[in-house]
Amino acid sequence: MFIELDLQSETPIYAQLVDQIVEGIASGALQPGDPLPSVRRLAEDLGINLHTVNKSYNLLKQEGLLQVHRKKGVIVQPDGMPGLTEAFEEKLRRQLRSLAAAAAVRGMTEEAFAQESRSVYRNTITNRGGEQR
Amino acid sequence: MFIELDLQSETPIYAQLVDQIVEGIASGALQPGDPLPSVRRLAEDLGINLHTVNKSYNLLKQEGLLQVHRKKGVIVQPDGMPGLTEAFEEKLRRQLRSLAAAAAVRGMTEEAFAQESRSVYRNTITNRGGEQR
Amino acid sequence: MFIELDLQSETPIYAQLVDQIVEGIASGALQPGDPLPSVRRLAEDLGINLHTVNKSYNLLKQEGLLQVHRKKGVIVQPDGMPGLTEAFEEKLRRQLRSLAAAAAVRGMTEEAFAQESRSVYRNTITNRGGEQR
Amino acid sequence: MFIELDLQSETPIYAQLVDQIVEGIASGALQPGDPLPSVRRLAEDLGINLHTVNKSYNLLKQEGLLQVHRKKGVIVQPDGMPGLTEAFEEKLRRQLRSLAAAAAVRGMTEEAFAQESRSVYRNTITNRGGEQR
DNA sequence: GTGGTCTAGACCACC
DNA sequence: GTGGTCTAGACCACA
Repeated sequence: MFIELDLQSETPIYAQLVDQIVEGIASGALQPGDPLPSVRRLAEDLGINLHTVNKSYNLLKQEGLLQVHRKKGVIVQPDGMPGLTEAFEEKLRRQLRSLAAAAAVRGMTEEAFAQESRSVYRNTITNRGGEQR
Repeated sequence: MFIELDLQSETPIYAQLVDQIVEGIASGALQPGDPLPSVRRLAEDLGINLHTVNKSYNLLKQEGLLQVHRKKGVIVQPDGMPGLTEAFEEKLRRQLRSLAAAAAVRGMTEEAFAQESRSVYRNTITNRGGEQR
Repeated sequence: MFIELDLQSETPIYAQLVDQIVEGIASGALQPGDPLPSVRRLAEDLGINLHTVNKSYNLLKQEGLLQVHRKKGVIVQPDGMPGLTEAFEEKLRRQLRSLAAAAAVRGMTEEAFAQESRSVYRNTITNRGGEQR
Repeated sequence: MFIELDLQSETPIYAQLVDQIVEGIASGALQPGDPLPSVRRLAEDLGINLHTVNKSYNLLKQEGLLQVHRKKGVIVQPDGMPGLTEAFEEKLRRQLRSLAAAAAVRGMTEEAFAQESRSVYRNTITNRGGEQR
């Protein structure tokens, strides 16, 4: 599991962390039940504050992607992932709408946009376990 | 051209404004050369701060989607929209990656994701002519 | 709106704050749409850290009892309260079970327990607007 | 006597244990004088730490619900349960207040709340004899 | 050692 | 001025 943060980015660090962990789960690099580093450990490894890591973990916990287990520490949700709620789909659509509009204005066709989405999805989910070609 | 702001959204007002204008251009509701309300006017109509509208207009001007003339006021870029720069594509991919991962984790298939993208694009760009005239 | 914290209590400050605000809403002392003090202001008034207040506000926000409004600041949910979800009822039952068992063991009858619940409910919700008799 | 622990609950394990034992006594599954498993034994059965069980037993002993003998081991208080002290009633009221407010805010009526309390009490205390013998 | 809580003090984006 | 974010450093309950 590789985490890269851009401390200069305008997207907050905790959000980047959330994204990367979600991508890790999506790609299969993080399997259900897998333990995550302790907040302190990860914070130190990444050179950021433990509260920042904590915030990310908590967000993912309340989204149902992580569990805080009394004995095992923080682990990837083992009891089945959240599922496609209406709320999530709405949020997804809202964000896609913004991206689609920006792309369309710059001349990207519907076909190209759909293709790009597909390709990004595939790349994200494909390198399960760390294969890389 | 219809603008709706959600004052309790997490996305800043200026960004919502930018999005809505971009969507207006993408959908054709706003045609190249079309005038936009003056900063003052729009701010009053929407009940928001002058600075906020100004910020949105300036961002769109920087991106090449609007022109700001001292005399004609603000108009939609008449001299051709900006193209698909590498920078834009990179930004697009980065955001799509985050969405794709979140969708994948919740069980959305590649096909469904691509289809959703296509459908959102179509809905965004399709409302041509229905809005204003 | 009167808030009293017990800094020595074992229940965390942020939780006490949450409780008191909920009670304020239940009693009608806080009406939908009413503004709450800014995090800094309330923190100073209560002599606690602004992060602690922030945490309470955020919890209440994600429960749907508060809104963070871009212009009005933090306000009591004006668009209708959350409603009785199954999750809430389950949580309620779980906590009642624990209380009921402790009460029963100490000899409190079913009637007394139900009566106590009713009476506490009434006292909580009754002094709407601050009447007090 | 059946004990179920939720290792990813927010309530600490020792507190869950205390609750379950109290409920066992309330329901009659555990009768005055009945023996409880030794600390070591229960810890092993539940797969938790010795200290945790110990803490629970000690709390219950302090509250007067258990007796700990060097020879007989741990037994349910045979010499009469503690009564309804003012301190207990105060604690009960404080917790009920919090629950009542949360319920009221979500639209639960006084009647429904009292009824829920009564019903939970009854269910808790009613399962007499069905558990163990 | 773990997460949870709290404090103090700082910067920033937004309005 | 507001809330949001981040840091640093501390204590505690839990296991």
